[in-house]
Amino acid sequence: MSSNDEQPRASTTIFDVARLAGVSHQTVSRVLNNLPNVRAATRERVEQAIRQLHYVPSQAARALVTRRSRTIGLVATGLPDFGPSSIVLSFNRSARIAGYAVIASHPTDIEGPTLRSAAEMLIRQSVEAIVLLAAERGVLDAFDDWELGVPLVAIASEARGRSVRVSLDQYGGARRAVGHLQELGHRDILHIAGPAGSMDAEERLRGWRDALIDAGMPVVEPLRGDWSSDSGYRIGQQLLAERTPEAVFVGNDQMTLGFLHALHDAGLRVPEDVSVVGFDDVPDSEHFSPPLTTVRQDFTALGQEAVSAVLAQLKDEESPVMSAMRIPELVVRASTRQR
Amino acid sequence: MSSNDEQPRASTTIFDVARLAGVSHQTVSRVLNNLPNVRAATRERVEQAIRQLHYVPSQAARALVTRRSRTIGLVATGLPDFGPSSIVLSFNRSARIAGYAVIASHPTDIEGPTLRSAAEMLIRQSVEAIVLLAAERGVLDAFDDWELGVPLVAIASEARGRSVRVSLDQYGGARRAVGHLQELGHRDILHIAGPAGSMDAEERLRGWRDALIDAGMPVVEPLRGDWSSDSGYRIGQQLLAERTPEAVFVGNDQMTLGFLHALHDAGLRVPEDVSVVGFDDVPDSEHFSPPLTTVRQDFTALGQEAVSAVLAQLKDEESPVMSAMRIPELVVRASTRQR
DNA sequence: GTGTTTAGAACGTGACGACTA
DNA sequence: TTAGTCGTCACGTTCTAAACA
Repeated sequence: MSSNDEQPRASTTIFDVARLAGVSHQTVSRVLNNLPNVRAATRERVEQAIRQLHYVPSQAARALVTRRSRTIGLVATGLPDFGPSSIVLSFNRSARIAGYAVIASHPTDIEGPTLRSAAEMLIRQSVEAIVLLAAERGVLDAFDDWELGVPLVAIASEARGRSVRVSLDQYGGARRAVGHLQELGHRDILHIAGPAGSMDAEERLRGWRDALIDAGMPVVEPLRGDWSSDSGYRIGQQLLAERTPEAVFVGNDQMTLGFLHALHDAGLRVPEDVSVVGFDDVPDSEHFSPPLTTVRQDFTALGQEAVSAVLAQLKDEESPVMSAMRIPELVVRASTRQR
Repeated sequence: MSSNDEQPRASTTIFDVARLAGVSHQTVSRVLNNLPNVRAATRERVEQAIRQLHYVPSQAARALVTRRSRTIGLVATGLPDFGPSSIVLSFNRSARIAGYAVIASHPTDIEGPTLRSAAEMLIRQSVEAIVLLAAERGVLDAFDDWELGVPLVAIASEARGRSVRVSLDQYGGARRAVGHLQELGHRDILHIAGPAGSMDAEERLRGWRDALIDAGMPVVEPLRGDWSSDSGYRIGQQLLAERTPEAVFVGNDQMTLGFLHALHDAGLRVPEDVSVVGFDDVPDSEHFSPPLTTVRQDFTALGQEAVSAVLAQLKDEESPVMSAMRIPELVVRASTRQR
């Protein structure tokens, strides 16, 4: 009755540990939090008792008194696509290393009320900060005139609203992609862009356009997809029914896959007839037919930077609103060729 | 000084609301929890005060007294691949609908200590249950002799350990894929399987093998990949250097992409020379060349079932250890053809 | 004095029994 | 009686100040 009394139901408290170690609960607390002024022998006795009882401090009680939940909220859209999923993964791991747990909320649409309700749920869970991973510019606007009570960090490609922002250099990446096509001698470079509301899409489009303008090349209206391989296919069908471009810079790898499919259907060879560059470098792009020349985004670094931004906000209110953006790297494979 | 005193820093408590509404804090509590025995007029006054003060109940205090954190822990590996990401997404949404927040932990490897440390972090956050999304059978074993103190639900394709299990019928899906090839008249059906430790891989392999045996076809040793398109490509190169099979059932769509790449390199046409079936139906598989015949997994339903299993466990200890498994559907596209 | 330890007071909620009309 | 309220206590921790070697 005394030694077999393992009671996983009724959680053991700091007082149980204290009693077993023969000290006060306060001393146990000092040991738990690695505070000084505890004799080595005492510390050892307490730690022994903790192990013996399988004691786990109550996060709830701790959060109540310290007003710190050790939790960060993440509102993320775009899953289960590779990019957003990778960012969420990296964010989670980085947060964990920093001692924070992540509560994620994945709204089903990007309407204002839906987003707010997602954020409110996180606030109710008393997260210490909220991170917004949402590609559409309207998303940031929805949070613009709303006092959350906690720091807000946005993973976004455009500077909008008041929140701290973290991002990769979509514009620079696009310029690298188009620059590569220009170096190969292409002068007729089309762009299949992502949806109009997407900040990433707009930045990549801007990079494409500026690259053409700087080189004195004519700029035509870009085509618009929705990131899906399906839209890339449909746009390809329509485009190729009219004419065959020299080269195409596609807004992401998924649309590129569909576009390659359309090229194949039309009997056109890549890169002999058309050069194609994608964006993202998803793992599969190496085995598209042909293997895709594309732009690699460092999603892992982005997730880490988002956590860093949160920690900076949590430490002191005044922190840089934006860190230097990484420029994605060009990965040259077999879908582009000298003209 | 009286009406402008918005203080988002020092959170407003239930007592502030009570004072403003002219009632006791206990009445506010009843309103918050939708308990009866509150006069309509009183309820309205309280709700008015709540809105006016932007009051949000402290989850920490609530969790402390009720011993319920309204939080579920999720240990998930396999991200950022499409399948796991989809399951995590669906799980999160279903949990939210049920009133639970999800804290996810994504361990960097599947070693026992790493997994335990991930689960311990969730326990420290006082989650009410833990869900394990891990494809390798060793993962379940790591939790087998460990009393967590909270219910454990595994999303896994094999019945292992004591935990409640939820899954899709990998075996049945594989039989459908192979059955399709058999109906087309193929008798030489190879299998490129996933890694040996993967429960999904083993179940699909078992389905392939049984389908061959039941039809009286010879069974040869399956080839082994690691789910990546790269491994599909390498295995394809090696295989095709030796011989050209009639038909191949590949363990997942990513490996299939690489395998198609190898077939293309070898100058073989699909489906004219070789019929190919994949598994998963990732969104891109519709635009592989050729569009892929594959098996569609309902990850959304799986995520929902996992949440249901958790809720059942939380309600009463005795609940069915396993629900009926859904059999994935065959999606016929252009990579298979009558012999 | 100085390093160690202790007792008591918060933190913000929900459960319970007692009080009121 | 009974529907509607209210006051007190407990939850498990950290913080503060005081007491001890």
